Amino acid sequence: MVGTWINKFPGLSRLPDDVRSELEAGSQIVSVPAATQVFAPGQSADNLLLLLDGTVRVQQKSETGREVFLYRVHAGESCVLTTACMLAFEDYSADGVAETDVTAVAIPRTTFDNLVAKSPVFREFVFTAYSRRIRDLFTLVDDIVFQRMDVRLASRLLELADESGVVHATHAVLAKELGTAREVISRTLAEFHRRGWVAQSRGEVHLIGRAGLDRLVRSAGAQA
Amino acid sequence: MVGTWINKFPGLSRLPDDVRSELEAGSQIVSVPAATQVFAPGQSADNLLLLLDGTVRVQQKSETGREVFLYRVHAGESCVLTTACMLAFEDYSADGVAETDVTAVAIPRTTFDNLVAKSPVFREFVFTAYSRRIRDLFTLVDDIVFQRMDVRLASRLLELADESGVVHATHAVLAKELGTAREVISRTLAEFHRRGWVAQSRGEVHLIGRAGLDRLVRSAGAQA
DNA sequence: CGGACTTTGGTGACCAAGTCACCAAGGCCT
DNA sequence: AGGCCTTGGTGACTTGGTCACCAAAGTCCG
Repeated sequence: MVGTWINKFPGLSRLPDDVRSELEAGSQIVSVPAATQVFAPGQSADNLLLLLDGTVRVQQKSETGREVFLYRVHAGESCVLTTACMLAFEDYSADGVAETDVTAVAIPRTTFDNLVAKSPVFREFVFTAYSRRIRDLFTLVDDIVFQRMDVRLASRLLELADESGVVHATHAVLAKELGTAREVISRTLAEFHRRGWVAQSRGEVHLIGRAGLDRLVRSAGAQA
Repeated sequence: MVGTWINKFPGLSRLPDDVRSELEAGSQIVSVPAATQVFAPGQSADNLLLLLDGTVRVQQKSETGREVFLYRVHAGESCVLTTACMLAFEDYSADGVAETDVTAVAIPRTTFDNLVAKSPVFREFVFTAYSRRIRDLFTLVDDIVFQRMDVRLASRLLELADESGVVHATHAVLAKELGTAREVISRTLAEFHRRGWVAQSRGEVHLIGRAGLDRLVRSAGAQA
């Protein structure tokens, strides 16, 4: 059924009917396979993506050639920061890569601009998304500056684990996620292993003592 | 003359006359003394500030009680990230402090929302400002993760120096700027002194060998 | 003026994390 | 089986952050 995707976004449910139809008519559903570059620096973004399925990793390619992971966009969220550059007619400085097969709604610049002008509800949706992302960025900075690596790793492992408590990622990938070196991940995981919190096999980490990881994360968060 | 402030903002010069007058009528010029808290977490911002004079430091108070410097808003720029929270009716998670006496144009939420709806030029102005800030944040993350402290300090000293090459800041202040510890600043400055790049006196750093600092910064930036 | 207090800066010891230079084991391909 | 690439492990070293101090300079007041 056309347009049911709107219901995946609570912020959009209050859109009046005419705006809904305009949004549906002026956008289209796209699918991209895993590992596709969704947007890249030097290539001006011209669609706002609302993710229906899959995840997109957004990272900054630094001048020094290395990459920093910035944030991850999940189903039900939008790559909204690109819209700033979109409407400002500037290139985005970060790049986005589909981590899984992704389906998304692509809203082209004109439709987006139109809706922002016309609909207060849409504006609120957009600015709420902004607000979340910006907050995430602030938290990221905070984490990087003040949080110990073991805490950050523990917390990331808990986030990335699938239903059966397995994280499918090599040490190198985890290192990129956290903006650190592979060796640091190896050593920290070795320590976690020593404490009986994880078991390792090639390319995956099994969380066998979530309680320990949880405790580590909470003890650090509670220094408030 | 009323409204000449608009000319301080190139992005607004193309505003049609009716929007200009609405902007002038719906906003007001405010002055706040140095060290005033301009906005704070837990207190919803309800004005967009466009700085006419002075600077505002924006920082994140972390859960751990410490502060990270995020960015500085200069005359001719706007505290635009607060608007996201403003329009999303969420609290801002960072706080802003006037570093000097500040005069600014305060645009209340309703006027702002109105103009965003009505004027494409205003929208472009706002989103361009967003885009710059977001880029700055990305660069900040990148710097923190990959750049050496000596390079970051050198670059910050060059930025903060007044016309006669003096930086008025204590080691503790510089440490907060860069999210590091005072001791690290002391040691690094001692090293700079040893190399004949700076001279120190209580509360100030004199740049006496800018060339050296410049070289350090450029050599690191050029690792591309 | 002199003494107490505060702010600023300096230091050494120690720990956490990033870097460098390797090596070894596992998996993959032909 | 042999070669190659990916993944993970390790030790030595450097950088940066933390802790516990102390000393010098400035400030406030009696």
